[in-house]
Amino acid sequence: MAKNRNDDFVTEITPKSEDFSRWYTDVVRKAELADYSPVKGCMVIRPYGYALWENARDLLDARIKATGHMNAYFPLFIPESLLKKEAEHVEGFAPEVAWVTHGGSNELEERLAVRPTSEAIICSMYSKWVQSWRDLPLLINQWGNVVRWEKVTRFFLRTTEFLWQEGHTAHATAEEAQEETLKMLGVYKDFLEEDLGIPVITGIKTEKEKFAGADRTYAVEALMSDGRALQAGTSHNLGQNFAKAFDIQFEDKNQEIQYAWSTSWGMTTRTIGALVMTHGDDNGLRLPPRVAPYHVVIVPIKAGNYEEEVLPAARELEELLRTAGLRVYLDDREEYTPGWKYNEWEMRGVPLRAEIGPRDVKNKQTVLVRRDTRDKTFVPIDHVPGAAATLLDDIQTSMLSTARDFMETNTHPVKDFDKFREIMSGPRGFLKANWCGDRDLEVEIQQETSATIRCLLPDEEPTGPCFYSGKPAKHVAIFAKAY
RNA sequence: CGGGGUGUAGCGCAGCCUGGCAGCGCACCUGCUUUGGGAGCAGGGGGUCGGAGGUUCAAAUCCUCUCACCCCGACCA
Repeated sequence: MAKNRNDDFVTEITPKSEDFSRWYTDVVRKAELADYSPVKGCMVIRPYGYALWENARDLLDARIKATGHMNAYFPLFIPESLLKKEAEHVEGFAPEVAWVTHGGSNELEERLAVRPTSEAIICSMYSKWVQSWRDLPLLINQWGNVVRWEKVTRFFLRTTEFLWQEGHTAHATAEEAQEETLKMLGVYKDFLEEDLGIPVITGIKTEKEKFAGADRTYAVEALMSDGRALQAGTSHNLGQNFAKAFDIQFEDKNQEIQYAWSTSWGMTTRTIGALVMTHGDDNGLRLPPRVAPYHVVIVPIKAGNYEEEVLPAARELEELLRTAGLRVYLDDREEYTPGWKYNEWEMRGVPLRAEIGPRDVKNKQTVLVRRDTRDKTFVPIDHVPGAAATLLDDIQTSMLSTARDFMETNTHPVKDFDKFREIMSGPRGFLKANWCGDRDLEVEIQQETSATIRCLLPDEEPTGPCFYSGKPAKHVAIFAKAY
């Protein structure tokens, strides 16, 4: 009977297997992460979704600061002349830039771009701030919003305006810039895996896929549960391209004038989408404890001496958990039954639920239920903070390992194109193959299978010929259909 | 930007073909009984049918234009 009722509930969210896109949209809306807005292509991030973003943001911010960076804030608007200084850069972004042409009713002498990214305005400032080798490295990060006029949008994954952080650094040597680029790639990997429970592959982008204006682009690529890849963060070594375009010069220790070497790296609200698609199931969200808006939701059972005993005990439990440093929500709404609340909070992904009713009050215990496995444990009240912390740690690590198992079983070594096509038209996933490096063939494969090279693995040597051309392979590549 | 689809109550939809009282489920409000896996009964409120124009005695329904959103491509984080 209970099972049937639960099945009824599930019909509110389209099952993942039936229609993944719809499942995703249903979860985002039902869990109140975001809603459509009156502005085309722009979404409203609702409080629950924003709390999730804030937690993720704070954890990443701490990692960025721990590696020596400071936050700053640069303007939203970029004069057209500045944006045009780096040729490849402007060409890459031109199709999706929003322009401000009027101030009030007066037409502006020079159009202002609403930043699609801030290299231009930040580098123009760096040229003022950098004079000497002593001014380097310059390690600055910015949290903000950017606008890219996208034709097709989807909650979190692609919206016209999105939130992100963008780091911009300048260095005295190519080696330092490269070290920085890889260091931040590592920061992203650690953040995604340890804090969000999203396992990733790191690698370098091909010429075709790299950032407009970069020498080299590195990326962290995650595998969503529908077998499509999602780029969850990028780190660019910009070489001296922007330094030359924006005149960032300094006098080195040998009294010679040099152009600086710069990097930029970014991570966006898109990671929230990755979180949903990596961990969610047919009952809704599953949130890793480190970023969950609530670690524990307490559901008091209205029965027996509810007002006199159960509710006060629930409040004490709330206080106990809060004092232990956990994010707690006591759901004492009287208009919903316990069963309704169980389903509601499971749908919203709260990692741990504490049930407390007359029986528990009598036995001085509570029932802790995990969202990920639905396992129940009876825990004496005094032991609850410790037990909850242990369970939350376990949920965090087991979510990562479940996701990692999925990624590994869906990473397919491929030796020939027939196999490649077969997997791409079936379960998809990451396809790992020897690659000759020919850009035209990369386009050809994309046209035929819609798979692109997500990244090349710099640490792996190809052990045979290119799977597609049969020519000698230069790289090991990861192919996938990307978001 | 190309192909396909959908706009009717907060959400999900029926009604449209064949023009004639704007409906259903959930949600919401009031009351009572309930509450350990989405409670029951009774009563109630909420709509310029995406928008504009046209045909008609009469338009959610037919015609024209338009806007928005969704899905699949191409492009991107």
